[in-house]
Amino acid sequence: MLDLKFIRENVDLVKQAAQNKNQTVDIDKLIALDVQRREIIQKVEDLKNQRNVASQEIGKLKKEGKDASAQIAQMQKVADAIKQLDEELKRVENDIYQIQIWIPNVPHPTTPVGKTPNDNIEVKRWGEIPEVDFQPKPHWEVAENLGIVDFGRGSKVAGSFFVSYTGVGAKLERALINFMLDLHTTKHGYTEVFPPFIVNRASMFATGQLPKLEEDMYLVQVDDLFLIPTAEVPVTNLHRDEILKEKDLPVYYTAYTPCFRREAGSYGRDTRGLVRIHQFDKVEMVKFVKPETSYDELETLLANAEEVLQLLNLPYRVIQLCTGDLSFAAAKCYDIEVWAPGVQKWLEVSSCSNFEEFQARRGNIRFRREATGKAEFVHTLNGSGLALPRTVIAILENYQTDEGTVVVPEVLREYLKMEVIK
RNA sequence: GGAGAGGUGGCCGAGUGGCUGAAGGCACAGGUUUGCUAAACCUGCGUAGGGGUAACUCUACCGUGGGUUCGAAUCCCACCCUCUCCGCCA
Repeated sequence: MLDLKFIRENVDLVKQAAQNKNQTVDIDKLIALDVQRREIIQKVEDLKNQRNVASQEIGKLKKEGKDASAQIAQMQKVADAIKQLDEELKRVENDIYQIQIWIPNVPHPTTPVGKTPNDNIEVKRWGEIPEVDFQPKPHWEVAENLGIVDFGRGSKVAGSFFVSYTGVGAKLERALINFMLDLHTTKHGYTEVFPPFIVNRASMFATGQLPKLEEDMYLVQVDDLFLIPTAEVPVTNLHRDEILKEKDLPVYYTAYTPCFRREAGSYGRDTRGLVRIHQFDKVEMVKFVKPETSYDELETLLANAEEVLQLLNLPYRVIQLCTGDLSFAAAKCYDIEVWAPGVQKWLEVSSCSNFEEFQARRGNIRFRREATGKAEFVHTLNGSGLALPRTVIAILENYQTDEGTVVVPEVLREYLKMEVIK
């Protein structure tokens, strides 16, 4: 959420930002409402002042045993006027709020302006695409042949785009989770958390999934709770409505959670295999930092995520998203895409974003700066480290042999207790 | 799910209709004193919004939302959350 005062003072910037993010927002209407709002405030506060003064007098008169009925009658009228103006003010403020919550965050100046993913910029490439003398199979063939992912029974039990991992498949999932969590906790200094997988509306609003993405979320209607689409939601909300100590910053968390996404509107895309499924596992990293450090923190966050792929020795590239591809709440974002030779595609396995104070304002997450004694909003960041299914895809497709077996990446061998999946 | 208790500033905690934006304490900041550490004393210290070049001033905020009243932290209603006991249960 953007500050109303900031919007008022940066109308053109906010308009341009929304346009660059392909969002239509009526900023002019917001500004007009804000003028109206301030007019009402002046009127009603003046009346309230009159009321306060008179009320005090009435109290004094009554205490002295004198008659105050004339003043009371007078104040009844004022009270009515106040009530009307208060209602009007509430309406206007609500109208403002309804516009305000749909205004996206302003992209950072280093974010390239663009409309579609075609305008994203590749900033880095790492690793060698393995040269093999056979035709790499898509992962679903590799997986089904090895009996480690059960697509059919996933559908039977839950529905299409749900899968069940079996045997070594299940174990591989668990191995990857442990490998990633161990890396981030022991080497990168993150604290592991295991948060709720179901959250309330306030949490979904703070991180920016609501109101825009409600259609993409699983809602438990009886309790009006949502299944989390990413650990970002519960972990960022850990500190909602809190004032953190400056000396405790930066705070780094990492969490494994399943993620639930309805993927409404993406039917027909990625219909086979593990590329797009309704429930998937992910290890997430979340940071709460001081504003002046947040862009450096974004770079180390990215590096932490990249390291997972480097250790797995999987070829990847880093993409900087253009304004049009940037999410609602983000100011700057890097995607990491791993190469999948079976499907011949770069697959997004991580998204590392700086939200600046956008989420912090919505969630009221602050810290007290010692030099001034004032509470300020923190900057929040998060990045996947990594999303599991596409990592599994990359392993199956990059490490497959022409006999249909899959060599286990070196760093996973101690977790899986095997060198080849066959 | 049933019964009870409770939700007040960064934290603890007083406060049952007007003199309470809120005592007191802790924490924090500045100062005085002290050979250092410690202690003592004095002063300051909430957030948001409006108006004003400014000094300043006004308004709102005691879980959330309504209501009663000239006036609500305080009374009434609904909801949320926490704790205790009972029930149920991995």
